Amino acid sequence: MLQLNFRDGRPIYEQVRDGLRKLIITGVIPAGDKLPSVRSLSGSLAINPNTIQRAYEALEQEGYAYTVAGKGSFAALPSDVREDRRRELFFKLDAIVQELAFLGVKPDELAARFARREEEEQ
Amino acid sequence: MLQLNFRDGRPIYEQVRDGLRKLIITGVIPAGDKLPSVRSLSGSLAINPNTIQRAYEALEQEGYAYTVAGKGSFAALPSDVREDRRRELFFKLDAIVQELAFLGVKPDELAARFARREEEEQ
DNA sequence: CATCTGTACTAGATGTGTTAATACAGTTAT
DNA sequence: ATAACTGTATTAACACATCTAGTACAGATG
Repeated sequence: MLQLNFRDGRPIYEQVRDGLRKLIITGVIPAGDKLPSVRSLSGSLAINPNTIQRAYEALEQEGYAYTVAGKGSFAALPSDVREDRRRELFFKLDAIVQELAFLGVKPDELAARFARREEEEQ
Repeated sequence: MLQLNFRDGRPIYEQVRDGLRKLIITGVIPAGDKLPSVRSLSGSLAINPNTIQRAYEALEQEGYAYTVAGKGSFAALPSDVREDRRRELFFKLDAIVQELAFLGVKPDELAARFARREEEEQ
């Protein structure tokens, strides 16, 4: 379900956070569904429960998950995602597009990239 | 010329690296121009020369700068940038677009964002 | 009641980032 | 040639984030 890379300097809790976020936005974990429990996920990934908890806290702060004490954590709806997250994404997007432009990538290529994405979603 | 943020957990050498890269891709530092020397930049930013050196090494590895021993470091041409960097950018771009799609952002909005960029460049 | 859930706290090991001081080799200008 | 600049390399030390480990508590569930 999730893949970790211990060599690559990125913190484990970030890898878990990003991995779960990706599972949510791709629909692998549908909105409202239960996320794996802290203990079960830490067991299957062979890491400390505290690290998972930290990833869940981050996801909750972003709005991608919500928690019910005693029941578990669940995937949230797109409308629950914090506005900060959208702004952050647009900010990063602009920086990337700007750099790609410097590298000679034409707007047509980018447009084609999104067109392809539209097809895949159908 | 460059702004550092000591609170925000990002390493200083990454901030210097990203800041210089941005100055290069925006044309503030034209291709071929000399970058500030390790010692002068470390002086004006009030940080250790080793930290600057680390940032320069990273930029050189990306292809955004090249070094002539005894002379200094210089901004490279877009064509010198490593292919790895392009792939990395496209990879990040796809992830961001995918997440924005999940958040309900229509392809039209993205297209409009690039159209705006085209206008600014003229 | 037993077992699951998330949460909180302390303590310690490890690695990264950063500073500091020093040194060496090549370039440039006087 | 001499002085002053350039990048590069090395070592030591410190601060801090990450991660692990162990333990504990409260709410939900069967």
